[in-house]
Amino acid sequence: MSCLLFMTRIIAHLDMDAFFAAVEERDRPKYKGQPIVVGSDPMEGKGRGVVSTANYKARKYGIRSATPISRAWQMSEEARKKGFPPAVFLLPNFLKYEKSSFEISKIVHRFSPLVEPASIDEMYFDLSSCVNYKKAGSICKKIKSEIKKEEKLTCSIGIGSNKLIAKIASDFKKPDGLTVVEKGKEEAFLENFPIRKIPGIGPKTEEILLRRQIKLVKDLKKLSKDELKKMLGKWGDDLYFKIRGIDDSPIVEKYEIKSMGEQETFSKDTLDSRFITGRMVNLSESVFERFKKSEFKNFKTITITVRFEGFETKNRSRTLTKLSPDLKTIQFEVLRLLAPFFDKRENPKRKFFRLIGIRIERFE
DNA sequence: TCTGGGGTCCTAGGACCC
DNA sequence: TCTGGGGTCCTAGGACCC
Repeated sequence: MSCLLFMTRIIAHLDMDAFFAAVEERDRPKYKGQPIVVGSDPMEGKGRGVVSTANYKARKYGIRSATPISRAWQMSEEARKKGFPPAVFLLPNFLKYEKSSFEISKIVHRFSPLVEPASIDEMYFDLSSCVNYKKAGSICKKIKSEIKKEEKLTCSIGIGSNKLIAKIASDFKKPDGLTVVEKGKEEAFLENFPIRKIPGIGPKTEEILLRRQIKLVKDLKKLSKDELKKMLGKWGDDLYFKIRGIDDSPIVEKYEIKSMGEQETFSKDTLDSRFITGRMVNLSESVFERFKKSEFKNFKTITITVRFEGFETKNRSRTLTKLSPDLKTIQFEVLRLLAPFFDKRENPKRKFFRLIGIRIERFE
């Protein structure tokens, strides 16, 4: 039996600070020190879409990730009227961020054999071989300084006995932070956080819990496992352990793609069926191109999404019996799924379309 | 305020099969 | 005549994450 079983795990979570905005600020010296908002085109306050990342200067105006871009524009205008510099609005450049993300993961790999990319700006890595937290902390300081030196970017790192603690710890001091939660201190660390800090508790679950006067993690701990399970299903079971600082989920270096899709929000809601089907044909082509470049030979299920004005969203899917993934098949199925939305069957009130999308899954 | 685009995972009902 | 039990697949919807 491996001694790994008896070795305590030391896990770190690295989170880049205002990543997209920081990369842009680094690469465009003329914007240095300015409030920067990376997101969709604000179109003088008429744009659709949201903010991807706002740097810390822009956050002072109230602009955050997921703020509607039109609202962000307003906030920037209000600041300008008060004599502050207006925000610089930039479109995201994902290729550039991916490249930087890859360079950062290479740096982390110099110090840890086991790295899990969690998103473009986050990763988990294993530092168990450090044996103690002090050593793990000094390794992370080194990682931070190498990222600063080589990529000219700052990040925040959390260290704990599992992924959950590491993740929450990385968010504890931002930007440019380093937080170590030693073994045995997990429960005390979590207790006074608002429940929303627990990954997996989103707006809906938060609302359910707030209605029962549950605001902090320590309030949530008063519920029994059965009560949590009754309220939240299977996930309640997991949550029972998480809020006690217990999490044994492993670090996974690479996981397979399960689906690929694309969607498009129109700049104006529309009922023009020629336009809509035309866009849908384009989305199908573009998804098919990605599929062709992938390692997969087949997919089984096609799903289309239609979002109407008022944000009402519908999905329709079909699993293919014959596996023949050519563009014609996709487009035929997509249009077959889409067609009913143009008549009274699926759209009795003649609602305008806001968004359409397509996704393929169940690869082989 | 009026809500992107890329994903993952879970639930629940119904069909179908043995 | 008044209807099992278990398993799997398909479909639709929804919560959540970055």
